[in-house]
Amino acid sequence: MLDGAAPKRIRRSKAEQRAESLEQILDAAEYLFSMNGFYGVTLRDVAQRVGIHTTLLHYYFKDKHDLFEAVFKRRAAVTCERRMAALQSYEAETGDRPTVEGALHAFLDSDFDLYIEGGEPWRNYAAFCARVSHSREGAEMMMAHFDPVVLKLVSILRRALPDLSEEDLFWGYEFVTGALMHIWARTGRIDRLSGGICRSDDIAAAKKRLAKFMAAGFIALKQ
Amino acid sequence: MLDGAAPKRIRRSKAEQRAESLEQILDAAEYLFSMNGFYGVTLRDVAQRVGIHTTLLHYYFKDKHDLFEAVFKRRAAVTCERRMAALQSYEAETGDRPTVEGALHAFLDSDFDLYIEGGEPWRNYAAFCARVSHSREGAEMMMAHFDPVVLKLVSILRRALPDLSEEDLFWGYEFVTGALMHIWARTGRIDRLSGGICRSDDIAAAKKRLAKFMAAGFIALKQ
DNA sequence: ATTATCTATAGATCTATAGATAATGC
DNA sequence: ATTATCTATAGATCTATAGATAATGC
Repeated sequence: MLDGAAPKRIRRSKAEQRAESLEQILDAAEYLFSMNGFYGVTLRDVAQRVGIHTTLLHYYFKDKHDLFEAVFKRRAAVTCERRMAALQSYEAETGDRPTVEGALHAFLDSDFDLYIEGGEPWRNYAAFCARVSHSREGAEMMMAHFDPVVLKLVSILRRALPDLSEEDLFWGYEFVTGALMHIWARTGRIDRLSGGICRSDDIAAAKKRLAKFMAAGFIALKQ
Repeated sequence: MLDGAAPKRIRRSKAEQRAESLEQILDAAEYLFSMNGFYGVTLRDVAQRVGIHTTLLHYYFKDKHDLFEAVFKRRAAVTCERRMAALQSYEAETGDRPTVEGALHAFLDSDFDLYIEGGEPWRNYAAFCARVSHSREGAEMMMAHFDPVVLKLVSILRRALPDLSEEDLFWGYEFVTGALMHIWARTGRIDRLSGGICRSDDIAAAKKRLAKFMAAGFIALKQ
């Protein structure tokens, strides 16, 4: 090396080092948990993916569950706030005259955009949520964090469809989340079924259709 | 005991004994896998639930994966045949004039009825399928077994909606399965969200709404 | 001095196999 | 005689902890 001043290892502050290690660990855990679930991932798997020793995970996290929760929480607040903001600004715009499709767009598109623009990590997070949404542990976590936003959506839908029964309203939302989680999971099923015409990875294609599709469903329940 | 002829232990033929043990094992594994997934269940868990020794599982099954697959396969053929029969008889009835809602009813209701009438075991199987549908191992298994029936449904939908693009058709089906898997998972989320108005266990309530809801969605994509 | 990372290791648990025992089958 | 079930155990792996070493912080 001619440039004698350049150190082989960049000197980082401890805070930077800590932050970087934490992020690498969470990224690795997020990816692995999204693929294999809580029990399908060992701490060794995570450590190996990062290139550190397993014991370092215990330095940063109390135990495996603590790591799992940290993966969930890291991005949960971000998506919740984005969604809530989108719903509130939609409410402010439309006042007493919201539409079903408009409300669903506000709810869904802020998230879709995040996963389209946010790259791999955010898509892994989506898959992580989809994976754990069908498990007891995961369902609990998601309910605790996402319920306020969902109830906000439901309240707007209620105003858009004053004649719809409460049962229809909640079942309709159940269908929406189901479809959404399935999209997030990106199982590759649609690729094979459609013979390559559609791709699980094509989140834009899902975004283009979901709100319209579901809005019509809600309206049909009224009849 | 006055009835001296009654043996304390009922004498069973080996074939009966084998069949009974197998069924008990599969029931237990089905339930546990549906709750915690492949990696979240140990062979010891299964054995304890049945009240046998772990090693007996190796007598009946090659290994853990073999047991997992056996759980899936035991009921897969039954649901596939029922669904296929329902779709074929719907096709025979309606000929060239199928409707979206009619096709969806044929596809969905035969299954819903099975889960309503079949009791615990069948509902556990539904939850098992939902749970594994978001995992790689599970998605593979399900594709291999269920694709023919799904493609049959798609072919009827195609005739009901000749103007709909292939992309819309497959994405619409993706939304249907997503919602269906979510219902099967019975996470208890809708109970909490709705404050008890709706129940995850109320499959009849889902049956009542799903086909109508989804049919309207497909039709809306056309516009 | 404090914080980040690694070494060594305990204790538990998990899958799987080999071989013994207890039932049914003729 | 054959099949179902249990006992004993090997070998691997997993989570978690204690304590050593190597960096950064003043």
